[in-house]
Amino acid sequence: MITKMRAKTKLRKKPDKLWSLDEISQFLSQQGIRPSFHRLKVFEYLINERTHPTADEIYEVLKKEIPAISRATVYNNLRLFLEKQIVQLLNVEKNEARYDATLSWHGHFKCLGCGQVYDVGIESLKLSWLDNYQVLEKHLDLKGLCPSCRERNKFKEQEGLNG
Amino acid sequence: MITKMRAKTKLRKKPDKLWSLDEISQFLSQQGIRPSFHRLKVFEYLINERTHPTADEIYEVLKKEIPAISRATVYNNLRLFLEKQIVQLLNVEKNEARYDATLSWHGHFKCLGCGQVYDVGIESLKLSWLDNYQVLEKHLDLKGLCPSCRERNKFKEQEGLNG
DNA sequence: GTTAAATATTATAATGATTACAAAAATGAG
DNA sequence: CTCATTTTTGTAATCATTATAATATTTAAC
Repeated sequence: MITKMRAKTKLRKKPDKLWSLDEISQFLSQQGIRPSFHRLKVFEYLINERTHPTADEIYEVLKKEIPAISRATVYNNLRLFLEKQIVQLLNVEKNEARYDATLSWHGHFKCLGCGQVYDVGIESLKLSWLDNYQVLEKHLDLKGLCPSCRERNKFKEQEGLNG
Repeated sequence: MITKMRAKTKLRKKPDKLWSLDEISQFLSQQGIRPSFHRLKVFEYLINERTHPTADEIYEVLKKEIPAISRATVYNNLRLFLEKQIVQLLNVEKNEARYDATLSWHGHFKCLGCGQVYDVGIESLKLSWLDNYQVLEKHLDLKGLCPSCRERNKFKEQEGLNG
């Protein structure tokens, strides 16, 4: 039963194959970005983990492997990736900039219980008027509770229904 | 021709009737919020102007009429309105919290030229999976150029197409 | 491979929006 | 009116991010 649900709900899907540093290096070069080591590692984290991390999460993780890395380096490189438009910035939550290396059109769901950000597929979206407007960015951001956090909070949820 | 286009594109629609302070006072009381004077004025600005202002924009405007008002008061009351869920917070842009007293489901378009935020009607939205997720907030945020800023930038736009 | 020029990284200071705090003012109940 | 509660004020503190200047690394030319 649970297994079935899990199969239906595609959470945090990791890519089928992880990118090697060589592939990332090639990719960055193609985009006119010099593939320095720290830069490669920041992009590697984004593209292979796909957890929509904050700058600080990336910093904390990379610091374990590269103790000399500086927080500013992470910020600098994320800013560069945004300028070169190979990653997008998520403002799901105020004061919590997150980064996503997947650029195809999809939405995001942030669980207010566990803090995770999930990708959401968008089948269709129809807006009532936008003629003559030039749309350069689209963001669909949802917030709420994921199934497991919802389960954990069931009591409160039922309380809410009554009171 | 232009008139026709304007008629079709409903920008920044002001409400048909403006709310009086009395009506706002009643409304806040209904919501369990004591209608202090500064509080009324902050809500009045949100509900009658509907420009999705930042806290600072509200502060700057109200200061003209109420020189003694404090920036903290504006922030305090906006926070209260959010807690009581009579306004929503917009994170269209990082480090630019905006407030909206319209709670019905609609999107937002921020013009990167003039900075204005327009309401966007949503006719339909279909997500590919969200069973068992409890959605508490939905935000659709667009960015780009509004028709007049687009016109002003036409040269650059055409340059972009060629280069 | 050396050297010079350009770029990247580092550590730290600065910024800016927002929040916290404590004192003063305003409001409401009795 | 008087006391208790709430609101407002002004300022200090916070926190994520950016700016800065010095150092290190990389690249290209020779």
